Amino acid sequence: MADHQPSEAQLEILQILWEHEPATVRFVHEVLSSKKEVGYTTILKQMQRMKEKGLIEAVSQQGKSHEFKSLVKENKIKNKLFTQFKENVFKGSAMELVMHALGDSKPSEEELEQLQQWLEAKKKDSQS
Amino acid sequence: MADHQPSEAQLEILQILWEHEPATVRFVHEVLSSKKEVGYTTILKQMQRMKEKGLIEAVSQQGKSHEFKSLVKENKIKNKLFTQFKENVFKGSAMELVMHALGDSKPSEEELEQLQQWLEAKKKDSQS
DNA sequence: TAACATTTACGACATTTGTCGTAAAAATAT
DNA sequence: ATATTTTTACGACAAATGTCGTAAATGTTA
Repeated sequence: MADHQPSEAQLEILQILWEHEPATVRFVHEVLSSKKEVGYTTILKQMQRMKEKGLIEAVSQQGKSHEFKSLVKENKIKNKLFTQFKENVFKGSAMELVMHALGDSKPSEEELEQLQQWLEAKKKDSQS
Repeated sequence: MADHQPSEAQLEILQILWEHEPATVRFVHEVLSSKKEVGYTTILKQMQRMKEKGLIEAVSQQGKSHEFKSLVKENKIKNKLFTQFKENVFKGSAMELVMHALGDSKPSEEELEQLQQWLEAKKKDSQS
């Protein structure tokens, strides 16, 4: 199946697709251009490679430029990347990573609440 | 300064150095060999590249094989990698990442406690 | 339909990476 | 002092990446 992974540049493109699907090369290029200088054909090429990898698919209609949509689930990809990162950098310890993450985060009330709730749930869990 | 970053294979080597510094190529190779098949010269080459990048330094002594020690702080590197990962994959949202991480972690009592404490502190913070 | 514009397909190129092989240099053992 | 073993230095290679340029294909417009 999706045995291929997106490179960094490809992930950027995927993120755009996940939000506005399907999208043309032009659209993706425009979005990215607002963040950094990058040629149109660079994006095009990248998207062609993504197609080869099976990350995205072209949904063409006659007389129109190709539109692409992702073939991989945002969650799935992020999970995979997350797991790998956790392994590579934190020797597999999610908690170590979490503590690291919390270090420089500025959580909102809402997020704190969310965390609190998660914690409560976990505590109950471990008691039973 | 340390404008170079370790690749994945290089990070593996760094992790070993961070735990047993200084270490010879042979030592590093032995440690890694227990995890996967990899040639001695592969590690050697990698470590030479790391030296070029300024990630490690050779501390040689006459009549002995080179010993290497890292020139970069574990925390600094991890922070950098973490920040990048956060940007690339979670659009900069540490909390999103945290919630993701918590999703598949099995925290110990101790860790839960640690988290709880962090939370308390934060709550107090946001009240003032 | 002819000219212009946009899209697409390809190829190219420099870097980085992971991986070795080989040979030279150095250290050790006999 | 030699033969043997280890270490080190280099070079090589394929694959992946980020980046474009150019040209061919397709569409659009006057």
